[in-house]
Amino acid sequence: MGRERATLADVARRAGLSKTAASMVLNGREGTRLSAEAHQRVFAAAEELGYRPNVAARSLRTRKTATIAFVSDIVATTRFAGGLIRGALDAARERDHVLLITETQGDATFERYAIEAILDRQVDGVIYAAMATRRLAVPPAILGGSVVLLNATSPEPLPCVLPDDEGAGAMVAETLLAQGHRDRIALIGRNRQKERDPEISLAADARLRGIRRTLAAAGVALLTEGFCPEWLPEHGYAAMRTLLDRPTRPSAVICMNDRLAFGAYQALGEAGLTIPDDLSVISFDDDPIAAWLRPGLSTAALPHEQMGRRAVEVLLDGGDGGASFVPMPLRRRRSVATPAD
Amino acid sequence: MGRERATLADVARRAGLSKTAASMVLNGREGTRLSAEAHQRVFAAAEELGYRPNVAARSLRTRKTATIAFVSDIVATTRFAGGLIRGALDAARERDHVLLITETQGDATFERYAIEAILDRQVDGVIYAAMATRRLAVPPAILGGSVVLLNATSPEPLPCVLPDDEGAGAMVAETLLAQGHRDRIALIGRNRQKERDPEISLAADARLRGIRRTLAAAGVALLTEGFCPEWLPEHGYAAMRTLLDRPTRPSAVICMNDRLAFGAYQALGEAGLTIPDDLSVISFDDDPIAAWLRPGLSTAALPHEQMGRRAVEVLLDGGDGGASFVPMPLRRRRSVATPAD
DNA sequence: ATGCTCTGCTAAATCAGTTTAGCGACGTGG
DNA sequence: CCACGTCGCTAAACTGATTTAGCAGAGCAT
Repeated sequence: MGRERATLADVARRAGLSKTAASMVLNGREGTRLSAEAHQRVFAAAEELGYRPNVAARSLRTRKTATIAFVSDIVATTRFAGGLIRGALDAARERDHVLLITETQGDATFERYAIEAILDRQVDGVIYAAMATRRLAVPPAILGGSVVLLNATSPEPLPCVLPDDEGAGAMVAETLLAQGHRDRIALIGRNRQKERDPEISLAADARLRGIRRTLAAAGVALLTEGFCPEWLPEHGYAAMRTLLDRPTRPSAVICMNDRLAFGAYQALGEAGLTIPDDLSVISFDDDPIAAWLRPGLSTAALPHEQMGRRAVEVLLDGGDGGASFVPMPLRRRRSVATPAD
Repeated sequence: MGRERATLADVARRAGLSKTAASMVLNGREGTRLSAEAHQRVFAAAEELGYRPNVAARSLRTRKTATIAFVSDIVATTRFAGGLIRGALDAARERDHVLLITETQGDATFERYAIEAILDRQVDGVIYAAMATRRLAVPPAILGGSVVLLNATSPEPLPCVLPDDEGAGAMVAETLLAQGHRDRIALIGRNRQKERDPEISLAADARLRGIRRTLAAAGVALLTEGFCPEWLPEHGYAAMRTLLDRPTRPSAVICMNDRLAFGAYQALGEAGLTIPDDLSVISFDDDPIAAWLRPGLSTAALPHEQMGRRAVEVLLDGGDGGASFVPMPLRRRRSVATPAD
């Protein structure tokens, strides 16, 4: 690849200076007493030869590789991962860094492999990402360097980047209140396991807290809460059907994520009910399907790209060491309206 | 990170041998005349010190980095990318390699940046991937090394990995024929641009060819073909509505991808028609929604993971230099049945 | 005893940078 | 005239591996 790359020695020779001089000029070292003319000559030579430093040689000496490891449990394969990676990629590029991606798949052997690969390559930092917002254990081996948790927290006091799920819950509830919904707001997607075990999910509890806090402040209580074993369409479908069997039909339904909402749409469609005229639906995530549904689903978007970006910023520019919450913007579409009656 | 890593010199010292000896033993060099005892001592020392070679130092000398660059136009951010990356990641791990990910976003400046980052790091090979199966131009700068195109072809004679869209088209058509559909098979998703310009899509034309060839062989012609400006749900919805306005209602509809099929489902739902009793639907891609739809959508799956894997295999193990077509397996769900009348 | 080959191993060069230590020329103040 | 500091620059060490060239000693034939 690139058969005859010019080396620093080539540049120095052409500039009629030593490697030392060339190195210092190209690295923009302060306090060196090289003449303006020497600077000129080095820059010119580098330019003419199309010189680019060899990263391996440099990092051998400096122990810096301009490389960030992006380690995820399984995130790189999910469609949720795209934005995370893209944001990280963008921010990394802006800081002249590059991303090394590995995946542990939640497997100890793979994790060990990933860690070794990372250590062997002396990356400048590690972004440890989780697919679902949750708490996880960071392998001690990488604690020697700088680590930022993405979409995750850990028992260790590491900087982390999280979506502001609680704020999103509040905003979702407020949106319904603002439209005039009050005593007939239902919820789909309660799940004890997710709410209780932070190793499984942090989002469930946070979203719920935001919703409850906001409704309570307005003196409103949830009409009913549907439990779901998972947050998948089929469970949203089932929960919605149960909901419709009750004597009081809700005026609005909050779904804990878009996949549940998709299932709810299916159930409503079968029941011959129209969204948002008969019933408003609002949700979380901004999965691609949210925009594809008819009518479009209003939902609090997981700011994946922002989060990926933030993680790199915290890693490279230094964060305050605490948690960094990224706001979840509400995507207003047509699934929420003022109740008819 | 890993503050005091043992170096080769440490291992050599502990084994009471020279660095040369240690290096040769650890690299399993043939033809060296080092005693069995020397081998033992080196292995033991390396083990005891937890020795791992420094990749930067090694690649400075050998010009090998055990790193593959995964360059994509925009693929890393799409949910289609997940599988591609995952497959590549797995195959790379099996061969003790690691993946460096960059994205060009179709932007010339970003592309230049990506190429430079890659060249600077002396990666062992490049996987150049596209989000949509298409033809693209590979930047000449990387043609010096080994390159494999993933989900793409190029004017240069480079090895490439592609999904077998034509085979998938044939299988889809065969599936309908096998269920007894004949003269009332409709198609949604014709698109002149996609079919004609290989820089936009290779899939459209290939799928169509497969469908036509198979139907023709059975002496069947398509009932009607719906054109769509894009392959998005709204267009599938519109096309399906048009289809239902025609005098003869089709017994089955082939959609060029799952998003169109999703739109078609929506139109059918509104029209009060039941899948598959009133009408069968079959499609391509195996987007996650295909499994979430009610009934589940039968579709020819894009074998992303296999493709990513194959790309690494071709790159590292050497391919035959030609195109490598990965079969698209049919996911049989409930959207296809024998026509009622 | 000499020359030769084979065995088992090592010194030193090399990769391409960064960094430390310091050199010679010049100016200046005492 | 000498000591000292500053300027402008460089030689050489160093990073941690691989690789080339070759050395000392043993065994064997002549």
